[in-house]
Amino acid sequence: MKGDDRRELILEAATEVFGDYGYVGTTTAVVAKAAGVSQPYVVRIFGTKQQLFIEVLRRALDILLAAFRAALATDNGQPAGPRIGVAYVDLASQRGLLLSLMHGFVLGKDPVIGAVARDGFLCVYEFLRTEAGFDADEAQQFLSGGMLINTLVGLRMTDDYDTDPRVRELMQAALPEKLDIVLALRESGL
Amino acid sequence: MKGDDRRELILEAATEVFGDYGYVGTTTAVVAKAAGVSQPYVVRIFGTKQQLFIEVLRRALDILLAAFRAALATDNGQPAGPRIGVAYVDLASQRGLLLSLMHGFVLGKDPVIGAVARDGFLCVYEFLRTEAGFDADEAQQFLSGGMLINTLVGLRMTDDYDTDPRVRELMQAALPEKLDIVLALRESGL
DNA sequence: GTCTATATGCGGATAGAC
DNA sequence: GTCTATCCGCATATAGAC
Repeated sequence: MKGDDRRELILEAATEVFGDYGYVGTTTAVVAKAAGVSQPYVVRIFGTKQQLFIEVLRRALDILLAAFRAALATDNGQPAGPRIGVAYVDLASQRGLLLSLMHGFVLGKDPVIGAVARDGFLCVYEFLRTEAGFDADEAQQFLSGGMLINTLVGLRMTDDYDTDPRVRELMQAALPEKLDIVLALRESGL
Repeated sequence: MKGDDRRELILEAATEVFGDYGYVGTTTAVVAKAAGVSQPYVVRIFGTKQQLFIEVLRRALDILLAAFRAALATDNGQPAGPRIGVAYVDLASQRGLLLSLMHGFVLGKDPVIGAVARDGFLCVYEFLRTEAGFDADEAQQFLSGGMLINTLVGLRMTDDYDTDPRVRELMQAALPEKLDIVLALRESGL
């Protein structure tokens, strides 16, 4: 297999693992096993675990913004806000993607990772304000809802959807009209 | 010094350190140094690092709910929503408290920590719905705003408040009328 | 391009003294 | 109640073969 293909394969595997265990909690050995390669090879390609995580964050952001731009371009009858909102919830089907970002967001203290995470977050904000045409308050509300969704995904709240009425109520309020997608996650092994 | 005093001292120190470096990224040695005791002593008192983190989470939640109840009881002219909201932002002055919770929220995958974190989050939701009298949608909006604030704190966005106009705009939208408090954090060493 | 073998450092936990 | 000394396992990274 060519280098670039392996690289992308490892990035996908790493996104899942980092999402599950966080930056520090993830070992390059587990990433390697998930990608079907040897541990030293992961290090060989990305240099360090830190660099691998940074590339995971950058890739996640690229995918996120690409999905937003696609949703923005697809003009059905809906206004821009709901269209992008639905696109965001759709991304929850790649759990690791949102969770890896979230793990980055709580590491602002780290000089290297923190800088990347801040930059990524602000890129999204800038997209909302300029490309999507949100005003400051709309952007804030959109991001707020997004952070709640991320938190609920991080908490694995979907596990308790059936058994806990509070969970059901909260998720119905937090996920306007896209609940089914998130619930589908449970089926596919969460 | 008596055992219980030392215990609380260590919990305070641990709250700060866990907030900065997360659960896995925190070492008992750093907690010990921050509390001014020896590393084995920390383990001795709490049994394991995991148990220590769980007690940090529980304590953080207790403080959070106590602050909310106090704000609810203090009847100035304001309605309940803004009163509790201000109480929440006030808690940001204890950065580690909100951040430790946030680090717990992204570890839902962990069988032990995840269960504690879910339970804690739902306790807050239940408080909002029953004691504070929020309806489902109000509770969702309150929690959304809270998660955005936590994320901005985790990202250390306050560092860029002066230099980046996007940060200023976003924080002004996210922090209705309590911006000054959060900014005061920067002074005190963030 | 990909592996095996391994050096090295660090962190949680234990033993046991005072 | 609190410490010092230390064991043991694990994770990143390197060396080097194929």
